[in-house]
Amino acid sequence: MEDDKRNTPVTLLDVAREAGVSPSTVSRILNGTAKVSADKRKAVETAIAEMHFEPNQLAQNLKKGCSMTIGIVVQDIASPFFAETLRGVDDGLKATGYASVIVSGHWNAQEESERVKLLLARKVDGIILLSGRLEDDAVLNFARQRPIVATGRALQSDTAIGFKLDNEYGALLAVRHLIELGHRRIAFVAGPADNADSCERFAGYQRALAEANLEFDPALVVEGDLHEASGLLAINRLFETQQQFSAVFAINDQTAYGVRLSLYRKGIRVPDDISLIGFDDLPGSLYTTPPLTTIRQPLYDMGLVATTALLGLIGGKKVDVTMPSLELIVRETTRRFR
Amino acid sequence: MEDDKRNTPVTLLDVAREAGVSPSTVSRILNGTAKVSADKRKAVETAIAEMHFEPNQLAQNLKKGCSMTIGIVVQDIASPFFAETLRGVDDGLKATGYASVIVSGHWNAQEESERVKLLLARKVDGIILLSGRLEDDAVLNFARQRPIVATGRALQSDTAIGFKLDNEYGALLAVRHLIELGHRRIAFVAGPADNADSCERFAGYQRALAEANLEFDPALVVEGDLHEASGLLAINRLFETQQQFSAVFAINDQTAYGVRLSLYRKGIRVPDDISLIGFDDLPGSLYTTPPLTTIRQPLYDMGLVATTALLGLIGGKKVDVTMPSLELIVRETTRRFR
DNA sequence: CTGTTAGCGCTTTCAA
DNA sequence: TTGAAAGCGCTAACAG
Repeated sequence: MEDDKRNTPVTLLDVAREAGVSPSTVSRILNGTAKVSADKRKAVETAIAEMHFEPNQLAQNLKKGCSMTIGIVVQDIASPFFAETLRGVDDGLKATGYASVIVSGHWNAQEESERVKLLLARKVDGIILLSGRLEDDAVLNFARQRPIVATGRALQSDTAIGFKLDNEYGALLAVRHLIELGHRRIAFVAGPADNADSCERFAGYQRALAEANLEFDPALVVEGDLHEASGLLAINRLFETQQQFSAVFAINDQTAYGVRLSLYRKGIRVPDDISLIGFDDLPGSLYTTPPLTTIRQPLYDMGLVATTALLGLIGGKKVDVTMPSLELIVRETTRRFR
Repeated sequence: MEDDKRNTPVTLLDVAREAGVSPSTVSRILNGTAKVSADKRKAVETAIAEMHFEPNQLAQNLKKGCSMTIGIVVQDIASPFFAETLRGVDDGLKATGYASVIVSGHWNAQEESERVKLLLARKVDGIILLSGRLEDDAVLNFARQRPIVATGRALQSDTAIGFKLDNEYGALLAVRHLIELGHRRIAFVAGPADNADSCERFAGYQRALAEANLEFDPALVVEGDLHEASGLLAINRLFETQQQFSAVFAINDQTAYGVRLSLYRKGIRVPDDISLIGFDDLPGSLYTTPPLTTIRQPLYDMGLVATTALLGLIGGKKVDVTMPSLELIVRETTRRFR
């Protein structure tokens, strides 16, 4: 291992000089843009190796007008929900030469908008918007500067693609499952009232009840914030107000974890006394005690597909996305009533 | 909301022309580099606003020789362990103008090295290396190109800082806790044999036993891979070989989750029959059933402190890092023996 | 096949 | 205070 010299940034020009050729020749070899005679090529290559030359991407980018970087907007950098999707993005970018800069909108349209502008100012070549809060129009507007693919919204233009999963259907699957098991009084721990996903899942919940001719009891739905603590609080509330129920459908897995803990605290067994179902199928749901029955969202695939789609848009290709749909994963937190 | 015009990237020159000043003047206003008369300033500012001008960062970067970007190397983009640290990084970068590009080394020194080179080629202004696999020398070498701060290793030079927590001490705390509760046969689910953290924690485990004059029984330690599944497998193995034990110390929380599930499957109660302690204190450990007793690593702070330190190095300041130390968090998976 | 010549969009001396 | 001019390091016509 030879040590490099100091902070002497060696440039393409240095290499050209060293190899006794013109800069263009070096560039051509670097990019494979044109044929170069064997001897010059060899001279250049040894020069590059000896001088430890690395082309300056900043300069390349400026010249080419693209940055080989895509921007990812998440809402919470530490949430397992986004983490799983990011893994898909990461794999989608593998060996493409693209890197990603990840920023967080923190579930706030205002902040999200600024992040997007930041990414645009950095000249990212495209943007992936995960569960954004922005208005569709705002997204479309941004998309005129750089291609955007977004999850959780239906969108389709030359430079923007959005796809969303059928939340209502997912919730329907979940609640149907509970009903088929004989449950009649099913609590629903919702998300924030202004959350579109939550509203759609609520609709699914209601539809499933209606299908089965079960009465909808508003007292059985309590609003949470999509996090564990709110699941715990929600169940506590239900008990305080003396509601009767034999099953709970949680808006997402994280909420379900909180529900689970609340039940544990009260000495209520899952699934023996109460059945519990979540939504998302986070990796951790395989290892709750007992493992959580849930609705699987193809998180990883969403990341992967979004990335492929974005790369397509960037390349000016037509792309259409197909996404695996939601499915019920029956594990061990649900069982027949009584 | 006015719509922007097409894809007409408006440049600083356009603004200058529009405002009837020289490009330098516009630049000066943008950067506050020098005083500009009020009228010209106003002219430029209105031009900027009207034309929706956004300076091209690529060009700025090339000129200034820095990219206002830092690189973060993690080992697994989707792991809750890194997620929590990334949150600290994110907060540390807030309002600094820096963005971060996150890449994954996938626990592989080779890949990690390439990622770092990639970041360097992209001219990041500094690098944060989380739980890297690289040799210290390699890190130091890279650090001559750009400042680096690394976790999980002790390092100190002009351009590199590393800090590590005292794994042995943490493990000591964990096992002591178990011993104080009266446990005598304590199983240890380790990490890979070549994992430094794991070895150090193993040392702490042994030290705690020695302190208490307890015999070390190699049959009670089984190797895992730091993930949930291996915790489950490890316990199964222990039962297959008919080991007797009343407590288990898991190398990390994720492993502990697997242990917990294995125990659940066998109808063994935690903590009534067997006590369980983890290491890390992941956010999810608050919501396992029951909540997990563990050794708290200041994950978030590590990210925050690393970022502050790196920004210091980049600014050429002297920085010294102080990190909160490990602490025992007693929750509900440990209890007195018998 | 190869070198010369212009820039990419911005910043920054250097003079005025 | 302001403008002209010279690049940052690289690529891409355009000739030859």
